[in-house]
Amino acid sequence: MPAPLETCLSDLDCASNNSSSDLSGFLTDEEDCVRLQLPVSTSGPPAPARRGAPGISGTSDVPGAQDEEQERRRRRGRGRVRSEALLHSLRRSRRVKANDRERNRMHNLNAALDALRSVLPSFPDDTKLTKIETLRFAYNYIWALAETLRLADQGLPGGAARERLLPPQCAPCLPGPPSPASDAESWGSGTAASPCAAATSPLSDPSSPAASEDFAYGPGDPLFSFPGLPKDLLHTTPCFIPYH
DNA sequence: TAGGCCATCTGGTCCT
DNA sequence: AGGACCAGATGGCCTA
Repeated sequence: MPAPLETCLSDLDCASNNSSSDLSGFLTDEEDCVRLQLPVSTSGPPAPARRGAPGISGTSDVPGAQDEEQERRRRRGRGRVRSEALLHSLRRSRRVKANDRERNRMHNLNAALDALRSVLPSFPDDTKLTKIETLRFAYNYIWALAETLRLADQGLPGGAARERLLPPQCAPCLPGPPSPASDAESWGSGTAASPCAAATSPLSDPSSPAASEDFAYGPGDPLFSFPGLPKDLLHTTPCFIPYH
């Protein structure tokens, strides 16, 4: 649940009360304060003593030259206070706008993740993948699909393909016996390290962090099951996304 | 109740 | 200057 907006705004105001920015000359009109819904009297640096606002005071001053100067100073001082309040208000409005943009940005990101979920194979229990699960699953799924296409192009059966998919240096990296059942049991823990996985990936990059990180989601993992893909292929599918 | 996941806010940085 | 992006902080909700 988001923090109450009012709380955030008041905090922001408090945080920005120490601003030394001077907008004198930028805005001193009361209309601007009204337009921005600013209080006419604000907190902040002590305002010059107000001896009655002009036009409000009932006293009939007949300003001499000295009085006019004092009046000018009063107006300047009051304008400065208002300008600082205005600065706070501008900052606040920018912050609110930025928050709104950030919220929309995250909503778009979530919508993209939902779209990605929708094209991934769903599970019987219809559980919604978390964000990180969606990314990992998609990564592996794409790899498996790419491998399927590649094998189809080569006309290789899955069993033969497996031999080709596993470079010799990767054999020791395979956790567990080569039998599919054992693979599934030993890979499903989510903690198995499979540095060789990246080496078998057509999508992998030598600079990829996957080359030196731990990996999760082995063939025993539900996220590792791709309907319609050759069974043998699944057991050679690497897990690229670093797990931590 | 602890831990995981998530939404939101926020300030900093980079880009246009 | 303003927007996009990012990471940290915070608090709510849910589950084991």
